[in-house]
Amino acid sequence: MNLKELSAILGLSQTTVSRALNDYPEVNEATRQRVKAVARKNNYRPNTRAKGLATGRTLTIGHVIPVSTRHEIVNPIFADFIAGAGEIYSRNDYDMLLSVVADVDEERVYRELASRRSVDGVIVHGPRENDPRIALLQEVGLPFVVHGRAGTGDSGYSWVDVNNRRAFERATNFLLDLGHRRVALINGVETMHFANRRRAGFVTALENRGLRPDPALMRSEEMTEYFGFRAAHEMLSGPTPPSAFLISSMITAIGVRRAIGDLGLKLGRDVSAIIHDDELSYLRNGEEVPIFTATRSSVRHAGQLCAEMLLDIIRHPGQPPAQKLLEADLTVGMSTGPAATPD
Amino acid sequence: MNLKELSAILGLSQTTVSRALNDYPEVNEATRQRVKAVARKNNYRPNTRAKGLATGRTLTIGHVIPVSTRHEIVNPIFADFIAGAGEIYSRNDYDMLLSVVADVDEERVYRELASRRSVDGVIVHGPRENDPRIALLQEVGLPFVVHGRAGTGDSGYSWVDVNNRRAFERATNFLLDLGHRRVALINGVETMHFANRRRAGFVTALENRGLRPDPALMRSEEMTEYFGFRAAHEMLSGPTPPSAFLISSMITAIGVRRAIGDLGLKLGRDVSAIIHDDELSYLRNGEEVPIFTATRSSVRHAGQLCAEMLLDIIRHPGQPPAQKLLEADLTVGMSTGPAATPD
DNA sequence: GAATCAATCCAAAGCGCTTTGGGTACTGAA
DNA sequence: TTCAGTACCCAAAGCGCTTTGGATTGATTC
Repeated sequence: MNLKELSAILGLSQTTVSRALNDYPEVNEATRQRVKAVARKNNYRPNTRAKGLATGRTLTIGHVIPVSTRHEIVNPIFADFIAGAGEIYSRNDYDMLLSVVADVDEERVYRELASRRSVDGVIVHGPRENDPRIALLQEVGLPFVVHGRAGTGDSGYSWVDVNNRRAFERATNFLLDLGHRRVALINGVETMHFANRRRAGFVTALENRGLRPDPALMRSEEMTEYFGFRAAHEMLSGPTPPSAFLISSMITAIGVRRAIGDLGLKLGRDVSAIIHDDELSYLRNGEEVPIFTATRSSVRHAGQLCAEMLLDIIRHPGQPPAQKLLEADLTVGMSTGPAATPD
Repeated sequence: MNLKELSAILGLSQTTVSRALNDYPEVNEATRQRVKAVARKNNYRPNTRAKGLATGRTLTIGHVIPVSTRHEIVNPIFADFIAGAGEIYSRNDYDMLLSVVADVDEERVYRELASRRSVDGVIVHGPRENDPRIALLQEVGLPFVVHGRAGTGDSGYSWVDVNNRRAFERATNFLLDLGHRRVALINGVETMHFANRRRAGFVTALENRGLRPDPALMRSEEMTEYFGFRAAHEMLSGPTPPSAFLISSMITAIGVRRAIGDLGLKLGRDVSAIIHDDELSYLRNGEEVPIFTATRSSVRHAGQLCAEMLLDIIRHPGQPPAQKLLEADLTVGMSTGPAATPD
């Protein structure tokens, strides 16, 4: 069922039918109702591609999901982010085009999205330090919003980010206030800008108390469960183990907890831990009382904000870039307690 | 840069340029090379929508991701499945269109995908018992592959599934062989067909040994960490606790392990557990030695298989439906041991 | 030398929609 | 009665591509 057939049924021109369906004023209200009724009855829906060709807009947003080539890992926060963004898209009759791409191919894919005109805009995931994708997108003139920041020229493009630096500074201070002096940082890969900022917050807090960050207590890798396990196990088995951990993700923290348990220690008593909690839907941080003390910021909500911002940019071009910095809550759970041997 | 401009530059007709780029035989090899070189230099790429309109194919596959309305949960296996499928798509120059949709709206979305002709085919996720989507897709004539099965008329459509029944029967037998008699099942929602089959395998194994499944030891809910924690905590605190668990997912198992730890018990010694491991990239089941004894089947691989099957169906229509039943490995890890008090 | 054929290329139609630039009929005012 | 104005509708162009149905050329065959 296409427009031609539908207008034949109605005995009207394609023009009128199209205008009736798209709520243009130059069509009689009675005929509009009739058109809509018949369209519904015949289950008519305009062909996406034809509409896109004619209007120049695709009503589609692109997401490029990088998959680490070295470790073949899909970022676990991605599902919830997508869920948040997808909600906004369907509410606004937009579609989402997903490209799962080896991180080395990313640039090519962005270029293709632009030159093939298959999307009206894109969300940039996982920005790295000085991420080249930003200049690239500006060059090709494709509207975009970055989930996170790249660390330079951040006022020149639109983004939604968590105040990672402050969150980790506060979390570190919280541990220091409990008397912990040997605090370990189990961080994400620090070519990612967010991980960089988290470390900066951690280091700042230590230095403000006159403590020197110990390189042996700082690890940075892809945030898997096993990384958390291995890092914590090694540190805790070392000569001067940490009494507290600052951990960049819930998944990694699960590995840390496993290591603590395997060594016969108890989380929250023998060892403290604060995590960053993205509020993943399938990995809630407990129910009544949080399992982990955490800096908390919903990645799903971030997805919604990114999508809304991008749609706004697409609908009102020529505006200055928008930015949104979210503050993370610091919620106290059962994974922290006073240091065993205060100075 | 579009075809018209490109052919103007080349001094050729659009026909010839189009044919040169699409490797049609009726164009001189020398001109083909020249066309391709100039196209590359000018960064030309055909407009997706125009191409789709002209050919009638979209080179796009739809995925409809249901989000549970009641619990707002995104299935955690989805990211890895998508990664597997996406790999195949990009290798074949296909795009992936994602709709994140409240489960109650699913039918509408499938209908729209079909009538708006925005995809060449779809993957059906999370089939429920007698899932109505299958009849719907057959009715509207949209090619599809189901990840899983619906439990009836399974020979009438294409699917890729794990032999869940056998996997859970084998896992149960493994526990029974170790002397366990009170085995608990912590399952996914049993309106999902896969969960149903897993329970069937579990029950069959028990009954073959003359044991009666105890309803108090069978739980079925959305597979979150907290569900695992709560279920295990309650069962283990009860009057006749289980000595072993059969757990439908890694995430839930993490909750079970937390409950076991909180109760001062040790996994693999005091309590045994076998999980089903989807080999999620960010939640590997250990490295050298598996953390959990597990029935194992890569969901990422399933994603690849579904995508390949669907592309094949699209390219060779009229074939009988294809099916692929994957057998899960049973790998022994550190979470199982003999029952403490054999009969 | 004429006819046949393969190799190359092209003009134009068509995919299904939106939108431009009128047309027609009816109204009320002059 | 005429004219401008409005409300409503339509034919046709155009979005950027593929594909049909030739046209042209040069080589080959008889």
